[in-house]
Amino acid sequence: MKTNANGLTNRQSLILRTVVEAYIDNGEPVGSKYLCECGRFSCSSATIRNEMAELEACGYLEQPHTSSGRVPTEAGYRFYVDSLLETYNSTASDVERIKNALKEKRAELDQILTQASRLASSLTNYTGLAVRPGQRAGAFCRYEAICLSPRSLLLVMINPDGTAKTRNLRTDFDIDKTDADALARTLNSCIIGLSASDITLPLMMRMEEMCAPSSQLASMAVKCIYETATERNDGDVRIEGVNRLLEYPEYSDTESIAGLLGLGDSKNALLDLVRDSGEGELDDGDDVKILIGSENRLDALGSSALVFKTVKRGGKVVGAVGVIGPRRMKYQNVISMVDSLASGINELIGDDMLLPTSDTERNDGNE
Amino acid sequence: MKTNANGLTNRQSLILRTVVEAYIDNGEPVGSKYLCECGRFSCSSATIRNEMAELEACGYLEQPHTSSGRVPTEAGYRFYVDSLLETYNSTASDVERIKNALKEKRAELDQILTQASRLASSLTNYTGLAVRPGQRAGAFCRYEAICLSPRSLLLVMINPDGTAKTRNLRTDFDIDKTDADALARTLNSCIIGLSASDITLPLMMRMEEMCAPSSQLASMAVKCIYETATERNDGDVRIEGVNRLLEYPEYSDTESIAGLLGLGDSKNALLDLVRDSGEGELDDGDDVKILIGSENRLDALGSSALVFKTVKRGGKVVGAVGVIGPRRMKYQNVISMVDSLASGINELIGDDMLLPTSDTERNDGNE
DNA sequence: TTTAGCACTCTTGCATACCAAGTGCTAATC
DNA sequence: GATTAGCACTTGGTATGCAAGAGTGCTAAA
Repeated sequence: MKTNANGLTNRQSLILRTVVEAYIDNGEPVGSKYLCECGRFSCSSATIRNEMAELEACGYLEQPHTSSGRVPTEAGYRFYVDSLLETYNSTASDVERIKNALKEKRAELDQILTQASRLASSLTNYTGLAVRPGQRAGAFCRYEAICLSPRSLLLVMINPDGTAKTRNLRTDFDIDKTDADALARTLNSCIIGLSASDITLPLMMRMEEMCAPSSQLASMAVKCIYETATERNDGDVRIEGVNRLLEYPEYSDTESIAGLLGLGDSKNALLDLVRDSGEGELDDGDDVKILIGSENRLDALGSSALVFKTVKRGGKVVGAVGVIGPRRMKYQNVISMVDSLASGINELIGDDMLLPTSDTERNDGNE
Repeated sequence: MKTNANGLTNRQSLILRTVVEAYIDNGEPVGSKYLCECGRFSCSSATIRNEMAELEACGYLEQPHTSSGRVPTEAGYRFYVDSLLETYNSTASDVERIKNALKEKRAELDQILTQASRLASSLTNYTGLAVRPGQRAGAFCRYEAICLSPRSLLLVMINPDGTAKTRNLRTDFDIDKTDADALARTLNSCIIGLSASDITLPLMMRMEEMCAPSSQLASMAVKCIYETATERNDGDVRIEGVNRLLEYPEYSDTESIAGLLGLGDSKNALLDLVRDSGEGELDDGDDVKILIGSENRLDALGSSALVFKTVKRGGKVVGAVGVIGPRRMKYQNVISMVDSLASGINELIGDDMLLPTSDTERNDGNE
């Protein structure tokens, strides 16, 4: 028996593939009879039974109970997916189509990710996932202050990527445009690039001095900036279309659903997951990542598969989009869809929203 | 038999209340024997059976099947809730506690609502709901333009309530602070208070002229403003903690869950629901609203109850928070919690985030 | 008007039997 | 040596029958 590089004969590989695909399609354990009659093999069911017993010994297949058909194990899916990865390619037309769908709602990254998550879900009929890792506190690169009324002021905090956050400051005393401008100048000259712990009392005092006569404004603004920066630090996870999974029998019990719904609460674990798998690979992380069953550390996803790809801006990972579904997922479609989606987002945010200032220094090594 | 205003004898009312409360607690049909032994009645089970038959005839109770205990009908819950509403009162300490919980994440209304939804869910162990109706397109009251780099510009669009949206404009040509200032001046003088259909070609031309030499900027900005304004128009619905409902047997089938999860998609229906019930009541809408089962028009909520209260800012409805749960909901707790929560939000956004301009004229009649 | 008692209905749980699907194994065949 | 046909075996799912339990409605008596 001549075996291939992976230790299986050609026929065994073909049987495994066929089992995986049949199970993906029908969701029911596939037996030797079915395989024998599907036309791909020119041997009897007995032979196939022998081969399947072999595949089970290798850990690629298993039976839910004695005397039912076989079902792929995690390793079985992994084998299937790995052999698939070499051949998939997302067509340019897909990318174009997805990009157009995204473009209608072109806006901030937050909204793009939400859209992407929805899109991923509706295109695949599984659950869509979008992740934005937290940003470092105090990462704003510029501030502006706009005087709205004698006693309120809009603070604009601009991120290096060109997006911005705004917050409303209300004062007990009257202020005017001069005060606002002074505040902006002070902030821009004093606390750019500083984290909260870098802000010392002497610095605060100097800033208040620069903002005089409305010196109180400076401390209010700094507090506000600190709050905003740390609050952003959480990162963000969008999960859309969990209800689509209810169609699949593997999610017919409430527990699995509860797990998925609770996923939003375990933000950090998901963020870690994306981050880790992005860095740990040998390649530079530009591929679609696939985690099947217990390959991820999240209990809630123990019986699911996760297909995702990171989104980059200027060479830095700024998020990820993907799909959560049953382990018997239509990997072929999903992989190319996720790839296209990530590419579409990359084009969108890369082309249209990146500030030239950081664009020119694409590979700054400040990590 | 002397009946009360509602057509029931005192004993019947008491039986109904007891049935509702017992069913809320246990989730199982309650029979005459249970009632007889609970200590509230000094008559035999046979008498209670007669009374319950009467209550069933009135439409307040029903039996899942012959020979099981009784279960409240929608009308039964309604009776219970209405008799409850006269007596509930949210304690000041509740409001304080909730306000503190919200304050940690004080930010924009969007975030407050998300937080409120989570809070509602965790405090009641049901599903939390927060709704923000859409804002009129073109409702921005002021614009600012900040030049970020020679070829990109941050457009700040300020709402009447003091919140702001920002968008990044990327140009093909170089711009500087002068251009940005000119753009802001132009926008502020030309399109404040205009809807998209009010913007005519002559107006556009005049604006481009005012922005010269970078006249192209004006049309880019207007398009961007239009997109942003209409996109906000959607309103927003946050549903948090659906997984908590999985604990309750009435949501053990996947269909009911699917309905709830799909609720996010039928945004508009929910928004209408909140709007309509806010206006249609006799009182001025300051009460907690309760919709039980088919009292709302959403199929997905047909077997659920919805308890919510609108959130106002300057006399105008800007959102609503509430709770979705099984019809046998702990109304007493939920009602006072929702009331406290809405009050807490009202205080937060009323006190801290309203622009003085509209704050001073709190009761301006522009609705 | 209330109560005691009884017959009736319906659900639930349990044990049994049975069928269909699919396997593993052995012996015969290419 | 690889393949095949045939048969015994295992298992889940479904239908059936039976007994227990819970609760009601009704009637007759207090």
